[in-house]
Amino acid sequence: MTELDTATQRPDLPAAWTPAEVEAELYQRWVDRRYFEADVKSDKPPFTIVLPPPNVTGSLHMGHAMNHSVMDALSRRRRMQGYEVLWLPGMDHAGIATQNAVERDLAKQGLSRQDLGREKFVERVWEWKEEYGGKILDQMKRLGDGIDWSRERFTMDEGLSRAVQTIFKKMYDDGLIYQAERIINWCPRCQTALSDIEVDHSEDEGELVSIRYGDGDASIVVATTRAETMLGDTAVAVHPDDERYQHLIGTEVELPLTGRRIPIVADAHVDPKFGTGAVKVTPAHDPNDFEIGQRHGLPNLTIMDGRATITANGPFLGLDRFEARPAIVAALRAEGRIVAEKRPYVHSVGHCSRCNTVVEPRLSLQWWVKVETIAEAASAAVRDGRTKIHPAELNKRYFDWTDNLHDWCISRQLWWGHRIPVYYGPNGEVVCVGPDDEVPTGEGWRQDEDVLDTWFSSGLWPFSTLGWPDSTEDLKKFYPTSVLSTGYDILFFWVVRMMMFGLYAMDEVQPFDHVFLHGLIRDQYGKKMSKSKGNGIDPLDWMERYGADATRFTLLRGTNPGSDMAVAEEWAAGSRNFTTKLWNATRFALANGATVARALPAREELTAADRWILDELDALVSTVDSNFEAFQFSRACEALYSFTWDEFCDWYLEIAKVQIADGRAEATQAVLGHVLDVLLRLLHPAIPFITETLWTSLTGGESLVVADWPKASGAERDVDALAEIEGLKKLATEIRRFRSEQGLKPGQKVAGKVRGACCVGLTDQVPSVRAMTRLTEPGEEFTVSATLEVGLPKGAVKVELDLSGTIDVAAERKRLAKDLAAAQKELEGTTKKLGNEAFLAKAPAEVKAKIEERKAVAESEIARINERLAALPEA
RNA sequence: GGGCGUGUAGCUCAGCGGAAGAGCACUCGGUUUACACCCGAGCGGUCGCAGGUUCGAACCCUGUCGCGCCCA
Repeated sequence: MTELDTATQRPDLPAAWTPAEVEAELYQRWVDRRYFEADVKSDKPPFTIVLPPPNVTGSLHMGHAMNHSVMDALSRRRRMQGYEVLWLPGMDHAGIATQNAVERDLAKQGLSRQDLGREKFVERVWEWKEEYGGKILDQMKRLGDGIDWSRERFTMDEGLSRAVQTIFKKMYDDGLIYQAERIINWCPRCQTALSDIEVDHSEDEGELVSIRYGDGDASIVVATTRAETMLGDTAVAVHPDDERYQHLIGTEVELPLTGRRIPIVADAHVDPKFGTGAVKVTPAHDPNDFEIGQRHGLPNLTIMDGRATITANGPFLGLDRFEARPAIVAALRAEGRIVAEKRPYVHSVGHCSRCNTVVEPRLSLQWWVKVETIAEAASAAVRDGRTKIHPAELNKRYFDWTDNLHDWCISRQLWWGHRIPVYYGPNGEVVCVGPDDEVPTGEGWRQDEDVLDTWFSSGLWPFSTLGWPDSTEDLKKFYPTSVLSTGYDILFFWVVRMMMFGLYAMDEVQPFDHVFLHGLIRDQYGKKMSKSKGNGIDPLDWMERYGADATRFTLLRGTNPGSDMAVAEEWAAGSRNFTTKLWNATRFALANGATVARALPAREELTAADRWILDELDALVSTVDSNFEAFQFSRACEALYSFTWDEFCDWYLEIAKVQIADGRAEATQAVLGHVLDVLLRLLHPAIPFITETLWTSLTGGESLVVADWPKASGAERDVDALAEIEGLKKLATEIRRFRSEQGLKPGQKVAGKVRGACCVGLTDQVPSVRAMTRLTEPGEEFTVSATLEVGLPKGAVKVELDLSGTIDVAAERKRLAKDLAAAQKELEGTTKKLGNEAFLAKAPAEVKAKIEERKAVAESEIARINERLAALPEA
């Protein structure tokens, strides 16, 4: 240890890596040094990621942890490559979710939002946000996110509110935002309209009731799962070609319980094969019926209010929809009008995605975004490659959406959100107000009561956060953003909206160049993680016990475009083991003088092992780099893992021990230092904390965060060195196998001779092989009691051992028999192939040569093994 | 009903035309001068099934069964 190069090395690494104790400190140091703050004045090329803003009510779950690991790895690599990296953080005000959370709080005090009134309630939400909101931001720091905290935004902050108002006004003026009375999804609990994507469908048990309208020849039977809506029927519809009902089309029937007479209309959209082929038409309470009503000029009769209480005059007035349903069925039954009842009847029912209440289709006046043109633009940007989706297989789903998008209902009957900037005057005036316009005041003027869908403001995120509508330096430098990373489950919720708004607001410049869509996290049996199943794993728990690095590595290791990943405790433990391995290996190398202070010796001065590990490293750089470029994080991590553990630790470090002891210390220490230097750089985007600690210790450098990303040399690999090390591996493994099967303890030293290494070019590797297999120099009294032969491409190496006694003949026979069987199988396969004339005629020459070589090797192996078997004494 | 994807070792997955792989689990042996969060050795698969294309198929095609997701 006297050779330590104290100039660069700081041998102060503790014996064990204790992530939970040191990661926070490392993170703070990065933040203090302002590494993550983007410089808008920089000449470097920009690399921008906007963080998908988590809900202000949210906390970090595995899905976030995965997505953040991806974004952090991407941006750390780009930073090392010399880009000016901006990763911009922020949060979403999450309209319904946040309002519900605060309302729940109020309810505990026996209060409702109406008790407070609008202004006070909104104040209360802001207070709530200050106190409880944004927990997730601290959790992101824990994970190591290299994010620019100086640019944090909130969808309701002043600048973003200005962006919302600006685009609303622009779209209103362009005729892309309008008001219309239509059937919308209504949540009777949240008391608001919902867009299609805020409705979750599930297969629920309900009832299917068939009701006879009218009597005798003029009667017609309709079936419904929502009998209570019959109070609002204004027609019965049949298919125009339906033979059964030709005589009824154009006539009227009496609607039971009401005495109203309603027409029977013919409409091509009725499916004659479903049920009786006749449907009741309730235009005010069903989207399809609404359209039928429009086509036939039927009246829209509303029979329920916003709380889903019956408002139709009569015996059911004031009943809740679920009370009214059985009551109405009972009343119909009493009149003998129920023809059939199926119960339970399983059918698809929509639920509010926020509170799970059954959604009620409701006719109401709402604000809409006309999507046709902007959806076309969103589609075009992907079709012409301005934005690339990874994996490309999801393009089709994207197009399915952009090509079939319905107009988007953007008004919500909530208090928490961006209020619609439209004012109504006393004489029927309607004025849309931009951010710099004067708000009309005076007698009789009032603002629209509704707020905008949360996705309206988050759809502006890629440019509103950079200062739009102002033409800011940030916007010029960092738009369009480079990558949007998110789960494929919100491709449509959010990505499509950002595309539409971004292209519209930014003169057809796409909001992002690449969209990376990762999969969902599942449990170890491939089941979706969910609260109800109780199979969720808290990433904070992993970070506490295994470290942020191990958590990140686990998630990145399973992340490929579009594919889900299963995780379990064992995976995280395995990643922790990996970090421990890296820690111990680096400490060991440092203790043996690994250094970057000396230049790498010229290639011809290096051993085959040195050249081999440097070639492997070079290949690793290429592999990691290209996989990062293609968002193939799993492959990049696998390559890093197997290089670190299987090649560097298991083989090169063992060889290095021998080289250092044999007087090649200087060169070996330089190689060790170089390999670790490059390896730690490559690992840094995935596991920033431990690599930072090890690398600064190894190199004395300032920080890996701002270190250079390695480049592959592109040099051809040294095939001779590779062959030598492969020979070394085979030789060592075969000797170990022999020892193991002979029952020798792993640590037991055995005198032995290695013969014939020179003939196969392995002379230089013999000392390492001897050390790895615990062979000692033969002494005076060396007697060969066991011999094994290791078949190598260029010939066999013979190893003679003095086991101080007889060998286990049975075990040896078994070992040889196994090898023989394998060789025979190989001979059989290759012989058959080479006997096939079609193969000989059509297969390429290099394939044939390969098979011929394999056959030759198999033949010599068989001969060799048979000889050995014959030479063994009888059992 | 339409679309997409997927079935490979006990589990989770990689490989996607020329010798069946990894991690975990399992078995055996280990106080090896980095590491038991470790080391060494080993066990384990007719690559869902049936046809076809090909000199050659886990890989391409067709059909079939199972599972998952998205949209109706």
